[in-house]
Amino acid sequence: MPSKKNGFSRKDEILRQATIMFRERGYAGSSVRDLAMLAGIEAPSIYSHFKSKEDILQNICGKMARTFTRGLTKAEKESKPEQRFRTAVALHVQTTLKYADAAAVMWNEWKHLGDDAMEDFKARRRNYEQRIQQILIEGMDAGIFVKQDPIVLSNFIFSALNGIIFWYHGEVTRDELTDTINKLVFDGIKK
Amino acid sequence: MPSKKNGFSRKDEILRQATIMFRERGYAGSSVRDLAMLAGIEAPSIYSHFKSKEDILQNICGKMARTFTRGLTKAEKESKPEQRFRTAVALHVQTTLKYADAAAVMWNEWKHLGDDAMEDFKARRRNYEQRIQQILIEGMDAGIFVKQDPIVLSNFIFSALNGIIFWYHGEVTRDELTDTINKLVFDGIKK
DNA sequence: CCTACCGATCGGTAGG
DNA sequence: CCTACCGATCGGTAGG
Repeated sequence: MPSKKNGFSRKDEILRQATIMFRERGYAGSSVRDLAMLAGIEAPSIYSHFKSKEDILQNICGKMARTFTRGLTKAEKESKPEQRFRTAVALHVQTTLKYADAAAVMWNEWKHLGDDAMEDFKARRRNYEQRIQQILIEGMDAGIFVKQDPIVLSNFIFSALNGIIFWYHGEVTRDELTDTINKLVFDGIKK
Repeated sequence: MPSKKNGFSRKDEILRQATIMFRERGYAGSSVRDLAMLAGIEAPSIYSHFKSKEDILQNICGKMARTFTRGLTKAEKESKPEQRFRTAVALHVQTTLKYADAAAVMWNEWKHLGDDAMEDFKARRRNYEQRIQQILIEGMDAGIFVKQDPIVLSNFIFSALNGIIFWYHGEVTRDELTDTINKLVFDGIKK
């Protein structure tokens, strides 16, 4: 029975602690030694589970990126553009809230990825953005969305959604938040 | 004539290079040695101008925070809540675009400020947020803004505005961007 | 997963 | 603003 306690392996525990630490201090400000201590092992033992410090970051960013993409794929199954977009927004918010630490690490620390991993990450992000923009364009063509630059539109809205992790600390419930945000995105603040 | 060439002192040059470097690599990922090299001096000479590496970050964050506050103070002079808010949004966007590097450093690296400077920064930010929320509340009372939690409203909108630095690379002109954003914030994406 | 250890680099000081 | 230098800490390897 190889290293599974309560269903969590030592590797999982390292990843969990790394996610918290990278969020609090940043990737460059986090040391392998401190991470090892939090995971309850000696520093060199980290390298039994990961090839390098950067390998840990790749793991966090990769897993998170795939989760966002899965949500979008689900949203695309809706039949109408408006509902596709509403679902995409709602799932993006839900994923962000559920994995707040990992999402924050991904958005703040992806620039510390090595060349290959960074290219991979950028390609994934570009794919996500283009699929969002596709939905917006379909909505514009159907006459239900304002005609604006879809790149500006998608970036503006999704940076607002990603910003949630920086300020949301339970002021309202998650469902209320998702609801308020959908209203704001679709109708703005004007009464 | 103490160290002014073309109106820029060596201290200004260090700050300029530090802003670029902190944005690209993050504060913790930037070394005093590399910064000195870019500024054209030896590493220890940095300490003739700044008490510490953190002192440089304080300088960048402090100056940037004061610039945002000045914009808000100007916006508050408008007579009606709607115009106060529109002006606050426009000036926030303009300041963000004009000082993109410094704004990015402030939002990404403030967590590396020391205890006193961090308290100071948080107090300034809280003040800014509360004054924005005050405008929103006045607009709601005047019946021109939707009744929603002003904390959620202001945070959502301003994180969208701050997000601009992460994606805007001249897709549309600055004036078009400010205009599109004002439309989105006030009327949403629905046609 | 540990002990022992390495070369490199870090922020910063002394003294001029 | 420079030369010379310091103690601390960094990511990572060897070998078991």
